[in-house]
Amino acid sequence: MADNNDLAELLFPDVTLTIDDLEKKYPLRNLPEGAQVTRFAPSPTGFLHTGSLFTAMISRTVAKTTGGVYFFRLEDTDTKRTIEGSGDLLLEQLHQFGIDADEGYTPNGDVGAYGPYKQSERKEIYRAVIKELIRRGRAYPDFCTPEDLDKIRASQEANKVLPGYYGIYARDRNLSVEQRIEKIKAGTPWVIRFKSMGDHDKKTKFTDAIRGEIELQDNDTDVVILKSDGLPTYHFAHVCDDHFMRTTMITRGEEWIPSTPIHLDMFRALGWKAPKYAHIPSIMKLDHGNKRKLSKRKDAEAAVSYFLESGYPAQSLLVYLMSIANSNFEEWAIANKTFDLSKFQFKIKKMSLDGALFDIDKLNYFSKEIIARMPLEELFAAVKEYASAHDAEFAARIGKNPEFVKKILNIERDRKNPRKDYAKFSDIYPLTKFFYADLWEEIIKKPLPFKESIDKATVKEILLASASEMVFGVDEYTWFSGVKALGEKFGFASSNKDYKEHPENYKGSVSDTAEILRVAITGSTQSPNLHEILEILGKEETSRRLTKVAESL
RNA sequence: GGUCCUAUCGUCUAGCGGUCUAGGACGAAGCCCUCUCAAGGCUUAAACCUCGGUUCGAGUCCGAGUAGGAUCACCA
Repeated sequence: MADNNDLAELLFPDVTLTIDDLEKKYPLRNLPEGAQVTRFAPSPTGFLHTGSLFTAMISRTVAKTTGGVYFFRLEDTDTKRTIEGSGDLLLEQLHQFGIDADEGYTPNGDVGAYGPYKQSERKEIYRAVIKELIRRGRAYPDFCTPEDLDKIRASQEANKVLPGYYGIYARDRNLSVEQRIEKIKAGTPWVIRFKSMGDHDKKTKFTDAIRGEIELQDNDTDVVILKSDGLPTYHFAHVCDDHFMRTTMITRGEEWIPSTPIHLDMFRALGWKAPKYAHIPSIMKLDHGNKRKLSKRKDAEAAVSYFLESGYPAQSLLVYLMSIANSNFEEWAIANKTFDLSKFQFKIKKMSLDGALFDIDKLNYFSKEIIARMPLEELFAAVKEYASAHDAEFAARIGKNPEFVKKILNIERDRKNPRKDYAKFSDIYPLTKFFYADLWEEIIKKPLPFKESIDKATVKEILLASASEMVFGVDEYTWFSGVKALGEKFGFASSNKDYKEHPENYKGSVSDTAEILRVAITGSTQSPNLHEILEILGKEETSRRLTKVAESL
């Protein structure tokens, strides 16, 4: 009489590794009480998704705040969807956000003692565990073809019962060992399925680190654990890998909640202690009045690269995501006048339970705040890096005269409440083009927005007078006194108050005097502090601009 | 359809049976400041999904309904 041992040997004759060997090879981690081992385990199927970045950030933060370990594992078991090089790209994008792993897969080889960290290199481990499962009668070969499975499903649908491979619908579950051996010897293709002992009418409970107690129907389907290509399915790989990598907390998207009973079922069958689970809510987007998960295909902001290419500092996105993750973060950040995420005490229990709608306004708010408070040199370096990657024209200007650009970036920056003009690096160049002489020439080719109510002759006189009399190298107060005095000469009130009280006595107020200068210098009625702009431009260029505009009137 | 998750201002949320005529932040509106803008300061509008129950008392506990979301593969 053949038994399961014979079946296991027939299926995996070359496997000599045992679960015991693996337990010894991957010892329990020596970590302090409460330290969590977390991981980020993406499939190399494309770019880094914003939701993935969110999950990775939380995983890493949990490990860091508890004194644990955060590692990176590549789940490349779906050979059809795998995109070459995408694993390395994912790692690179994570790195740009400072989410670097303590151990795991890297393009230059694994780092850490619990590898391999790439699932396609872990076949021997999966096969060893499965061989043992077969011996114990908790896994079996299934010979159904896709067509067979379709038929089963169709009949289930016709009879209005739950679809799936379970109970009486699990066709090959109760084959005798002899029948199995016979089919294998005949060369019938097979997959390995887990033999569930679950009862659909019973419940399994588990405590989610975010949601608390969750009660679900017991798993009773015999899921595929080893595919016909010899690679494991997610369900099995998760159980195996996270056990031997000694993960203590599984941080993953909430879409995994319904399949958690499958995982728990397997942990039980293997006699392994199940890890904690923390199911992270998805980031949503409003689409025609309906909430839906941020979609990589439909939403630009679903790809993390979008933010980087738009010129958001990596920290801005991270800070925004953290504000969604822990609502007390914002309060903390304001109180501590810092957006240093590493100093924030993240609490996974404080995570909200439903998916947040992605809010670009809030991102912009944080980003303006962050850019405004960046030290000048840091800002300059970041802008330079951004421009060289995404804006060749701006990059050339930076290269040509870095000091000039620094001065522009520094306008109204050195103070308690710095200017907040820029939410992203790409906002900078368009708003500062007027500084460059050649671009200014382009700007003034279009009609300048001088106030209609002030006659051109007066405007011209003011510009000409300013061109020769404007003082440089003095403080703002002195400079502005000069502007007032000059305006007064041509009939403009030196204070808005005077003008408001007796508008009939004046052609306009200081505001108008200043606006005339501003329009000539910048081509716009709006700009940052004029005094600072003029100091950057210098006496010569200022006079040139004022004269040129005056002569064109 | 089955199962599960979720439900407070437009958005993110605080709230863990009386302190809630519901607080904050973003966004919006207004005012102030001011040479414009960006800021900054002040102010305003803006929410407990519905119905039952428990209780002296419910945004807070329970149930149902409703709505939104997730999931039911040899994908993860």
